[in-house]
Amino acid sequence: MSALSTIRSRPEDLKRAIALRNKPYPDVDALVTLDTECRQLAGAVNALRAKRNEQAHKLADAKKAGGAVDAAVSRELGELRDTIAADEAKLQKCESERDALLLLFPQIPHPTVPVGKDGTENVVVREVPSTVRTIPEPKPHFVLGPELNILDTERGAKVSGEGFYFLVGDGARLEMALITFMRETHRKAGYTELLPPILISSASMTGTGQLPKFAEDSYKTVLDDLWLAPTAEVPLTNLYRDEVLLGTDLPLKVMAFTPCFRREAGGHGVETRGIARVHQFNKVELVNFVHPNSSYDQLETLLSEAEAIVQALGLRYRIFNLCTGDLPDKAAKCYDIELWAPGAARWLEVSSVSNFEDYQSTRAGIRYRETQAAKPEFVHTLNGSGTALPRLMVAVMETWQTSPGRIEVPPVLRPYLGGQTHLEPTPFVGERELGRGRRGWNAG
RNA sequence: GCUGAGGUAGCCUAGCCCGGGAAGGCGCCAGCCUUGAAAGCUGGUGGCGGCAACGCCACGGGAGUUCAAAUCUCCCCCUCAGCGCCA
Repeated sequence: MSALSTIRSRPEDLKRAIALRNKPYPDVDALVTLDTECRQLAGAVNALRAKRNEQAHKLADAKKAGGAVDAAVSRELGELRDTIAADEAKLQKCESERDALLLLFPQIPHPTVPVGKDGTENVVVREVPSTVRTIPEPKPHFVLGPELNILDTERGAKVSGEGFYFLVGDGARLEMALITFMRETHRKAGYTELLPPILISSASMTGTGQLPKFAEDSYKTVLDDLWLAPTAEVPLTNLYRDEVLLGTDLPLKVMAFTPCFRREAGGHGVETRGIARVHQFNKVELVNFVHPNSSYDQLETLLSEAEAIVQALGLRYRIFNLCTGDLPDKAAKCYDIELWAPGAARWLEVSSVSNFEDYQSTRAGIRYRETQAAKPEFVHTLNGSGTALPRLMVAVMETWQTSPGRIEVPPVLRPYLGGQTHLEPTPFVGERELGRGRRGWNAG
């Protein structure tokens, strides 16, 4: 949603933005017409209510002076009430239609966003090579992981279904090390760490733009109006929903490590092999509440904060400036960071760094006041993955195969793994493994 | 889950029993005063519409009664306390 005032004052800008996005959206003129209608209705209702109030006050004054209530006036006011009620119903219908329509409109892309029809026209900002000497033919994680028994997708599918997995032994420890490494890095960059709720109300899901459009992408609980957070962006951004922040609070930087849940309906095939696309994953998320004047400077800072992670791990990566045709509705500008997975020979999106401007703050009512006497203004919200774990794990496992069948621990992570230099295999457990020529270390 | 007490502007509070233009304080802003500041005094400090004067809306949300609802009735949400259950 762009703010209603933008649509009123600059409908042409919105039209142009929509055209650039190369996707179908509701008609801007229809919205403007609807809005005009609402305002006319509001004016009419307003006048009627003024008349009613004036009469009712006279009646109240008369009664206070000791007189009786005039039956004729009373009846007249009763009729007026019914007229007003009918008009109010029309107004309410008009406004709810307008507001529902408004929620469907995308944010206006920033001038520095390249124009393009779809993802193929995203612009590479930079590509950075790996600093790791990987063996000639590294195995993909979905081969190496099960071989070392640090990743178990079969039992994940048994327990929860397709798209769920277990990390085992040093696999789990590597992920926890990455998480702690990222949390510490971001903390040093000035982030306040939060452990947020991950069951989310519909109001909060609407506030960040997950609803109404992406309801089918999220999991919802059966007995309560609660959704499983698809990203920590939702609780983090809603932290200050319906609040007025102080000008001196900004920029406000918060982060959280949480599991994320996505239905990923319809996403099957080669790309889902392994853990590159799953229903539940962990992520460290960064959210910034920023003064509108500095949100684009802050976007670059945020990008560098996410980039610092992949850089420290020596991974090959590239950064895209998403073109208008690929830009998410809620974003005015968005960078994607992709990691190279040498085993699977694929690029994997591991972080999305966006400036939403006031898209979320208008929906969620997050404002700030420059001074106590000033009017509250909407903040700009930014977020960035810092970063998503499964794809980071994939890139680390595949890149750090410095000897055949072995995974080295990146030096920056060793403090979090007791100084360990390589991941150790986990013993196999159970009779099912015997048939595959595998057996646990304790067997026989 | 049960019982009770609550939810009023950025914050704190009065009004509710007994229906009739939401009072006051704090904080903040401006003006006056002052060499400057503080204190003091005056005014302003929720949203929408309007150039304006002004009008309307807003007392957790929704419905109802009534000429008229912060106030009465019903439903729902949330907070706190006690009890119950529970990792």
